Amino acid sequence: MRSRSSAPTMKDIARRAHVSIGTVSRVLNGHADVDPLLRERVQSTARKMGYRLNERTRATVQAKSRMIGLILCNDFWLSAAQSLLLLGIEEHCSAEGYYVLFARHQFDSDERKLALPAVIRTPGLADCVILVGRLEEKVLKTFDRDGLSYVFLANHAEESGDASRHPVRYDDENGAYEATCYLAQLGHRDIWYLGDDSRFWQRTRYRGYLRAMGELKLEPRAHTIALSDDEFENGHSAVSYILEQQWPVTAIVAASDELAFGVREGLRQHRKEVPKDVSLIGFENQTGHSRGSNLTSVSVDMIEVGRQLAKEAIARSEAEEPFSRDVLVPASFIKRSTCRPLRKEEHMLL
Amino acid sequence: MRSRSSAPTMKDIARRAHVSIGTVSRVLNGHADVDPLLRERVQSTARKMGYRLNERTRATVQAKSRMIGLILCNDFWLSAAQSLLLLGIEEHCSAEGYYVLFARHQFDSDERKLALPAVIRTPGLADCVILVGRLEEKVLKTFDRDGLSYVFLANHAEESGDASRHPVRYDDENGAYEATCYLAQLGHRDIWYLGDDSRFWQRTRYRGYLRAMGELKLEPRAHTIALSDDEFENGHSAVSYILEQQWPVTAIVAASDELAFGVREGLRQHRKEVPKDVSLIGFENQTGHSRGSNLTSVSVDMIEVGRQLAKEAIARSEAEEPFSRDVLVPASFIKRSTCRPLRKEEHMLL
DNA sequence: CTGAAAGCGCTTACAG
DNA sequence: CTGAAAGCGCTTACAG
Repeated sequence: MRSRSSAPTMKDIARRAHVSIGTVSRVLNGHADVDPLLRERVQSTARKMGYRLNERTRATVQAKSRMIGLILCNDFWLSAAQSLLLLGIEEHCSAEGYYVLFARHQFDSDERKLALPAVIRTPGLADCVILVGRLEEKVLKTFDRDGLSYVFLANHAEESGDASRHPVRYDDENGAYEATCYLAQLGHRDIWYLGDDSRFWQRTRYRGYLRAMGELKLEPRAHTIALSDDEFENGHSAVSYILEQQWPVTAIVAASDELAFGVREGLRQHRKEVPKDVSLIGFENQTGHSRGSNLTSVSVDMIEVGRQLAKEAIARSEAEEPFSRDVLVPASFIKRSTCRPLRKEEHMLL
Repeated sequence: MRSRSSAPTMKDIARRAHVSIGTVSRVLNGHADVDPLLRERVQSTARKMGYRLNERTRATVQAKSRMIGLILCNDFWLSAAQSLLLLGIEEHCSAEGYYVLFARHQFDSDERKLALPAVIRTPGLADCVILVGRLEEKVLKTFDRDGLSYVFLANHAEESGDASRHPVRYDDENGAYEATCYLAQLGHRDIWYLGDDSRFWQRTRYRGYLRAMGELKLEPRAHTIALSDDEFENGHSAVSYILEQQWPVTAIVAASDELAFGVREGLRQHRKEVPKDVSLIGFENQTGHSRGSNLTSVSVDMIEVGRQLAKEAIARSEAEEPFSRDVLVPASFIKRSTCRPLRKEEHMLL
């Protein structure tokens, strides 16, 4: 392996091009006030020698690293949706000449010894950090207190907190609202919501459902406590329980696709079909693969959310002033084939 | 936001502790030859001022960054398995005091202008890079030619190439072999393999299947060309085609779980059940969630593969010598409930 | 327009 | 054991 230190430096270029190192820096950084002849000479010798600017030393002198950290907080797994966030973040960062540093961090539950991630704590690493995962209020407070530069995904936060934080958010609250209204328009009355409120990011979905049911004057019926970490299992067991209790249900809004798949399987085992017996809507944060399901879903473009997070992070790391802009990425409701209209008589059937 | 530049430096510590900056550096780096009194004084003032060593400038003077790059090559999506790799890499790196830089890179198909990723090209960024995704031989050659420090996942490479490369590999070839033998032991003869050989990492699975069938003197029957990028769909259509052609089949080895789920759905639509009519084995690189499937699978601990990749990358970035060690992570075969023994008479039935 | 020089925050021989 | 100094590879006022 060629040792890294053998890479040519500006000094080498300067010597070969018979100019000062300051001049080399100026032409390589595209400054205007350089003699065209010198510019040409420097550029060609830099090209010949395969020169590449050393990002690290530039960062030292400019006191910024052009690195954005993505911190997965208090969460071991990287979900499919979070992978998409990462891809969106990487896309925007690399387009802007930034680099992305990935780290997980488990915050101590004892507030007094709550250590912050090295990626942002250590000078010389990330200029700004993007927080996703399970964001507890006390963690955000610590970032505020220490004056650290960060952006966070509000959907992943326990509470949105101080308005001056200006988070990025996706609007699945409204997506859940629309989905619920759609079911009501189809004639459904017994519309259930299934989710897991210990996953912070699902709470807004529940809120959207509740808002819709309130406006529609329908009685909300929800199951928001998860029995396990496996959403498929949770969907399966929740719907089984509902059916065994013989509670009325003609439609279900599931807080995730995985949950919806579990629901479908549970229904199947109780000899019920989608959408013949029960209409079903999920939340699709997956790769967009339908998995043969044709599930009607609320869809959020998580890659776009990632791009927006990166954009904010870069803006904050470049800005002198504190930042003051909220970002809202809309959700879209995609009708596929797992819902059907209910005729009047059917209300009694179940 | 507190400006990054307000963080205390060694100079600040030195002034406050009335010592030279060299001494500060020595105690903070744990060098032995320091007077205990001075050591104590420096440590306590560093603690009081909340000092943190600047990683960037240390990197400059030591000419290594303690950053490992993970490059997803020629692949837009981060699969579930690749997410696990990332988690394993992050785990090992952060335990060793390293940082992980994530980037995607699309290599130009024209070999002459094949640009390498900034993360490794640019001095001052990653010390070594981990290559995953779809690794074409010419890309690896370019890394070799330029003497760049890298590790790659052999399962993701078009060909393993030069033996001196010493890749990390997981042994799904053997996993596929075992799975196939297991089916044969159960009495199956008409064992199919379904996969997608354009995904480099599935080719070894096919090879394992072929080796087993050869040793067993059974006729291999495989479908290794994918019709789409959606593995569920591919599984679905492949099995439908086989059934429509009325080819004999009592068992299927599917190159991924996603594919296997598609197969199961396809069988279901043809009124066939697993394992009653067809035994089914998948490859599980997922989070370990069974998705209610109870699928018999070959399982690879992708987090462990990630750890090993990171370990090699760190070793290479610290070593002076070229490196000389292959790493093989074993696969394990997990029997669940989607296979059953075949009685003699049944061979004719299909 | 250009060069000489100071500086970014460290580490590390080199004297003492 | 400790300090003064050189150096890592850049950028950026400051003179000229």
